Amino acid sequence: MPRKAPNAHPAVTTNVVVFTLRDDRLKLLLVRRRSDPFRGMWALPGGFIRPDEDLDASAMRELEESTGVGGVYLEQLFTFGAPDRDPRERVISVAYYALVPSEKLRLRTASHTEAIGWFALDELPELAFDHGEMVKVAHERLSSKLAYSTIALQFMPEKFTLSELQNVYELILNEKLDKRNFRKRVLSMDQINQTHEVRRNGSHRPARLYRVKNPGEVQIIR
Amino acid sequence: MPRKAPNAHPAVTTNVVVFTLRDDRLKLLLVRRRSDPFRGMWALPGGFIRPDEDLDASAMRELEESTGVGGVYLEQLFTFGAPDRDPRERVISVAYYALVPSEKLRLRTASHTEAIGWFALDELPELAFDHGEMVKVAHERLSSKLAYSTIALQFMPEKFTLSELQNVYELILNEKLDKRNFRKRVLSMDQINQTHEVRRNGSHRPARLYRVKNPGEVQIIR
DNA sequence: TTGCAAAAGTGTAACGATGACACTATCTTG
DNA sequence: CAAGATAGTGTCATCGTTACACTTTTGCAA
Repeated sequence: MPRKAPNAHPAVTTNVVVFTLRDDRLKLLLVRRRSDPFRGMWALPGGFIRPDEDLDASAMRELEESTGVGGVYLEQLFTFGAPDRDPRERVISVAYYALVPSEKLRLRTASHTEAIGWFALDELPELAFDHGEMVKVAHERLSSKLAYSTIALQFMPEKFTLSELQNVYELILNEKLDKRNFRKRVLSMDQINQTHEVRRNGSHRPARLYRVKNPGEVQIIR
Repeated sequence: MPRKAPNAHPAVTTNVVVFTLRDDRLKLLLVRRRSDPFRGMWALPGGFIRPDEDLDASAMRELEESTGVGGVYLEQLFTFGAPDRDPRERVISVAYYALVPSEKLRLRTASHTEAIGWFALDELPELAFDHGEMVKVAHERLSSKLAYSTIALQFMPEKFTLSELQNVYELILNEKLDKRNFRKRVLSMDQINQTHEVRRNGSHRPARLYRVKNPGEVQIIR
């Protein structure tokens, strides 16, 4: 373990708040700490940046190591650097947040180790370090970006119904939206295309499927 | 000078994009580098964080050391960490931006050393490192915050006219605004008070003076 | 003293965006 | 074929935004 020298460089880590939608809940990924400090507590995935690794690359690597998922939306959030946020030594942490479509997950997650889990945002355990603060900032950023960008589309699978998309908005904002107004709004963004397919899903009228026009791109609107 | 060891911690610095308004221009503070790399080039003020110093405190200290001004608006902007952004060693830089009312400056600035200067945003020299990118991001953030916060008030002296305030918006956004609509808008924010004083300023009608209701606070509006 | 220049200050109408609101269509199942 | 369940659709009122022009007050010079 590194010692704390008077003028040593601080350690630098990245942490990632990984959001996904599962079981009709907005959830995020936590890992259980195997060592002190905070041994046994839940924390955000993360770790030291490597010598020749960009910050974004470091966050993406942490994400892939914990979820097995790559190529998803990732954005720098805020850098946390209170001198005592890690009791061992000075650690500066660059926090990111990521949005993962639930379909991408089914494969791995909780497979290579049990010390990992998905938690509903409103039922989080107490988190190690200042990770609770990171989660709060991430959720605020995500909520406010819904209003002026197409970021919600990052959660969608290749084909989806408008009801499913509305559900995504409702879960993140934690409020019900008007169906007609919602449809007007997302269609006027001009970022999704109707397909010719429908989805049959129970004993009722089938729903039209849509597709994202520019997957991977988040447009600023308004 | 520190050597680059394979798994050493990176250096961490803060840099500050210091904005002010002078001579009817949006300007920012640059310092001339005294040593390599980029010796002789202009750069943003900044330096290493100290072992027991919060990130905000470090940025504020850099700001005070370069301008002699304290207690102004300061906000974390973005963290830059490309592996090769400093040719000597790995350096992670947490960028901030600050807004300084021009009146606060008159005292110092360019007094304790000549290697410092105010440059109009649209006439910047080429900057060292990736500081040009930091400036770009800072200006974008500032411009967009004008639309949904009271941040512009941070530039104002204790008493000011509405025309002066409008001028601040116009300089930052780099476009002319409608006088009547502008006044309706800033008055509806309910963040400035009319005083009983006026300012006489040439051979024309004197202007009413206003005062910020909550100096030091930036409100999110809309 | 008067009138000219120069900035301060003021209101209204058109337009577009947003929000509230209810019924019909289509499918499955019993 | 009736009942239940979700998909899908349009209009009107309200509010905020934008465009737009003239009067007021002062200092200065003729």
